[in-house]
Amino acid sequence: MATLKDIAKHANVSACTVSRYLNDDIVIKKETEERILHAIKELGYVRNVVAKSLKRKETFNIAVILPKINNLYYSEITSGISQTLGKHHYNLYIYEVDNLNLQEEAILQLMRENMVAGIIFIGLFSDTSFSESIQNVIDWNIPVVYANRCMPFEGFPLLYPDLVQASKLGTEYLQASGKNKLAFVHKKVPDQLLALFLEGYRQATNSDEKPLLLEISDELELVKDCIPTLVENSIEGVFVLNELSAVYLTKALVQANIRIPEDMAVLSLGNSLMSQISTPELTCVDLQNRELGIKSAEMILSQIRKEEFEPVTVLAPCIVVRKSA
Amino acid sequence: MATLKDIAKHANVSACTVSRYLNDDIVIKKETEERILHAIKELGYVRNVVAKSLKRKETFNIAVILPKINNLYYSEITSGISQTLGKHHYNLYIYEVDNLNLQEEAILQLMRENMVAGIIFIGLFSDTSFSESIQNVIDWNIPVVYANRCMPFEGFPLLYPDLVQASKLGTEYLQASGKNKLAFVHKKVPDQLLALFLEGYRQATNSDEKPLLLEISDELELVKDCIPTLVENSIEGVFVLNELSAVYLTKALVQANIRIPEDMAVLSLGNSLMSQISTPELTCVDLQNRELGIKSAEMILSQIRKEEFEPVTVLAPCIVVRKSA
DNA sequence: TTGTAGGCGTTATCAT
DNA sequence: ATGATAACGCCTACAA
Repeated sequence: MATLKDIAKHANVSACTVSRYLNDDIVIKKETEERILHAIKELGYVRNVVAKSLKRKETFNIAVILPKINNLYYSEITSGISQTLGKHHYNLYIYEVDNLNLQEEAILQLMRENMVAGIIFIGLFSDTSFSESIQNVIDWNIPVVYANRCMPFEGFPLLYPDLVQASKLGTEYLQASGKNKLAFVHKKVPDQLLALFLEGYRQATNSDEKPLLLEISDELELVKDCIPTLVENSIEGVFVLNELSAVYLTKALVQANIRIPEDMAVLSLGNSLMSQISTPELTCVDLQNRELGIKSAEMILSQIRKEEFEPVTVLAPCIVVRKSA
Repeated sequence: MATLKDIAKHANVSACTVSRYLNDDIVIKKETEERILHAIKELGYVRNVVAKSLKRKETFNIAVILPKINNLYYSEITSGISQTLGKHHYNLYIYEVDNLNLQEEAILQLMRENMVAGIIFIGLFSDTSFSESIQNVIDWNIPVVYANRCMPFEGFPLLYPDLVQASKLGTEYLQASGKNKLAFVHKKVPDQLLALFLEGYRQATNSDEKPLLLEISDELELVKDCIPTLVENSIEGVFVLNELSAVYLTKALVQANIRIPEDMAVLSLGNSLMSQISTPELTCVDLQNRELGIKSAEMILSQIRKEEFEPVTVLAPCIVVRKSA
């Protein structure tokens, strides 16, 4: 493999000139340029990014740490990240926590060993230890973005969808369709998060009454257990705070001969392919996952370049109307 | 950041000893070991993999090149790869071709620049230029695996599901359920690939008659256009050679008041979450995507270690029975 | 506009 | 069992 030095020798210039020509765009004598270009082609030179990274003490690798990649929710965000990083010639590492069998600490160690240029966390570390972990990363001067989490600002860059707004939009939409008795169906979720949805409901209804709150598991078989409760409470519209659960609930409702949306409207939170292929197709609040990914990557790049950036970015959700509400 | 040298100095040994202690497991004086360990802890040493890579002329990064990651088909394979790589302490790069706006050549250049330890191609380069590209990579001594493609062996490691067997299994299953008049519904696909499915059908039926072949687009709206043809030909069972199309066709059939599986059985090729959330849930031929990923990664690792390995691996599909057939 | 020389942090070779 | 030294390929003062 030809190196910079080989090129330099072949073109009768110093390695330094070649390096500068290739990296910075400096002025160079036309004739020198031609000799360099010719040498590069002739020797089939490919630059060595590893050597460059060592010298510069920085890589062009950004790590995305997420629970699992074979989940549309995460892979859509990841795709957004990939899109932005590609545009700026950064490489993308994926670390699947559920798959990796590593402790937080070990993963972060990996980041340092590999000198990643930045880390994007997606939907992770819900326990208290996590903000400590992130603080570590920051102390090591590794740019971080924490995406997909709704939480108070604790000193590190944050990026999440506006869940209050999502809840408000959803509630308003259901009510505008004449559905006034609402239930919020959700998986086990921190109270803090639930509070955001309730706040959105409050803003939409302008009253102190609350929607029926129903906690469910994500198993298809178990979802149907909540249908009697919905019926007994003469619920007219359900806002399911998880897309897969929405799909399952919809299936169960259809099976129970409950007409959607006439007897009961179903609104899903999240707009992946799942909502589209559900029967009936789900009306949903789109949390803008790809956009979230794009913005996350931009935020990391800003940090790397030491540009100014807004440390908390909140994404505005929007309604996508289909058939279920 | 403390370096090896710092550790060495602090422990009163040479850098070389520390390096050997950390990497190879050599015999070392108990006392020396303690001093090293102590220094590492005290200085908070983290090894620099980039420097190591430069010196060793090898990285621990494996690249996966695929069309897009936000697609369950690819992300399941990727997750399998991730699982295996993680176990062996390799990092995973993702390159989304659809997103990257780069030519084949530019992507491969990227691989060389970054000295990736291996490349896994998934479902790519269907044009003729591709095998040339792969030949390039091989010439550069980069281990390669080409996954998810059914093609003759051309000198590089290959890995794909047994589509003939898939077709045979599917056909047999449908026939065993009393469905004898079958249609194969597929998106635009190379003749060569279609031939495999026909061969599977032949093996299952032991006759020269062919199933009805119906080419469709993947748009929900257009899928229903093929229903009249199915009905006119009094088709009893449909084998859809693409999971998403199967979901859409199923939707359309339900909407057309055709009972599934009584009036028409639907069999899907592929077993992602999509088949599970379809209504009715789709019986399918599982192509073993995660397994494909796991095996791909193993194949790359074998190459890296210069172990013997089987250059062509064919995965056996299996039927997963649900409701649609 | 171009060149010289040193070093990024590690490992390999050869020596002790 | 441990050390000294020289690379790996590149970038960057500083010098010319």
